[in-house]
Amino acid sequence: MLCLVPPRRKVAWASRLLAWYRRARRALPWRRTRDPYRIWVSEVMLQQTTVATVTPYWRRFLRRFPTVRALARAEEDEVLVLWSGLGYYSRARNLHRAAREIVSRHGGRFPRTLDAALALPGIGRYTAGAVLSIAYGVPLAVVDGNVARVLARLFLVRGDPRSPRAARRLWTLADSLVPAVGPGDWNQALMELGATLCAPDSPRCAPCPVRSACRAHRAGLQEKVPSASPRPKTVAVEETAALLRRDGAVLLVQRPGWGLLGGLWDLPAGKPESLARRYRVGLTLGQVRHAILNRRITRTVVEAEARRGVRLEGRWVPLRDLPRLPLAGAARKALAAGRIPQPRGADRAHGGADRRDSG
DNA sequence: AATACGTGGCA
DNA sequence: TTGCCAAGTAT
Repeated sequence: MLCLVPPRRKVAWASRLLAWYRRARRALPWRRTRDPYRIWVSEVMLQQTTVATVTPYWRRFLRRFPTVRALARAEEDEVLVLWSGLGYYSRARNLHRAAREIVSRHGGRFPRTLDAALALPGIGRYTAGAVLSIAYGVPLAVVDGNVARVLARLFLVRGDPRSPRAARRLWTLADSLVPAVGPGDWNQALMELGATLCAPDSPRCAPCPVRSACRAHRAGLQEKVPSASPRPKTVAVEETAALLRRDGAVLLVQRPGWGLLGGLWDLPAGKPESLARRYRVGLTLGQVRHAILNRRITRTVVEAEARRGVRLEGRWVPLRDLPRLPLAGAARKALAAGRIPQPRGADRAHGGADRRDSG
C-alpha cells in the first residue's frame, strides 16, 4: 500500500518543547477559547500580520460579529470597516464569503475535515491545519513562517523556505512530527518558539528548550538558516488626490471589488492631468506619504471643485457617515491633511497614526 | 512558478 | 530615510 502519511517520527525534544510552551506561552486572547470561529478569525488576521496589530482588531471584530451567523448576515462594507487598516483586504472578503458558505452548507459550524475546510475561500493548508488542530484536535501539521524557520534550523534545511523544494521538505517534516494527541498545542509550541526565541534575526538560543537538538545551532548557522527570500524592489509613486467638499460632505470613490485595496473607499486620485480633466484644482492642502507593498506613495492633496458639465464618479459622503465606510489608509491620511476629522477613539484600533507630513 | 496583495514597527 | 519583517492565499 502507498504510504501517503509520512511515518511518525518520535523526537527526544518533543516533551521539552511542550513543557516550555506550557510555561512560557503568551496569554493571547484567542488562546482562551476552543471556538473554531474565533480561532479561525485570529488565524486569518494573523496572516502576515503581527500579534500586536491584530489584537485590538480581533476584539472589535468578535464583539461585533460574535458568531459565524452574525458575520454571514453582515454587509461586506461593514466587514471591511472592521478590517480597515489591517491590510490584505481579500482576507476580509474571503472570510465573509466563507462565513456565508459555512452557514449555507455546514449548518453554521466550521467544518471538521481538511477537504471541507480547504474548499472555503481564503483557507489554505496552514489555516485549515491551524483551526482543525487547535479547535478540534485533528492531527494536522501547520507550516507558517515561524514553523518553517524553526524546522529549517532544527533539521538544517537550507535554501529559501518559500521555494517549492524546501517547502515540500518542511511540510513533510511537520507532518512527521505532529502528535496524534494534542496537535494544537504542538503546533502552537512550534509557532511560539519561532515567534519569541527562534527569531529571524539574532535568535536567542541560550534559553531555547531544544537547542541541543538543533542542527543549525550545532553548526553555528542559526543566523544563516533559513536563507532570506528576495524581495521586490520598492518604487516611488507620486500622485494627486482631490478633496471636494459640499454641504458637510466629501466626495469619495469606491475602488473595484478586486485587486489592490479592493472595495475600499478613497479620495479621487491619480496623475494631476487626469484629475484636471474632471476638476478645477485649487490650493494644495498638504502632502502625505503612504507605503503599500513595494510602493512608496507620495500623495499631494489638493482642494478641488467639479468642472461644470462633468459627471462625477463617486458618492458625496456626509462627514458623520465616514465611520461607516471602509477607508484606505491613504484616504485617512489625505482627509487628515484636509483637516477632516477621522472616525477614531473607542471605535478605532489606532490612535494618531494619521499625520500631516507637511504643508 | 512567480507574482499580487497592506500595514506599522523597528534598526 | 530606507529596507526588512510579521501566524499565507489566490491565481
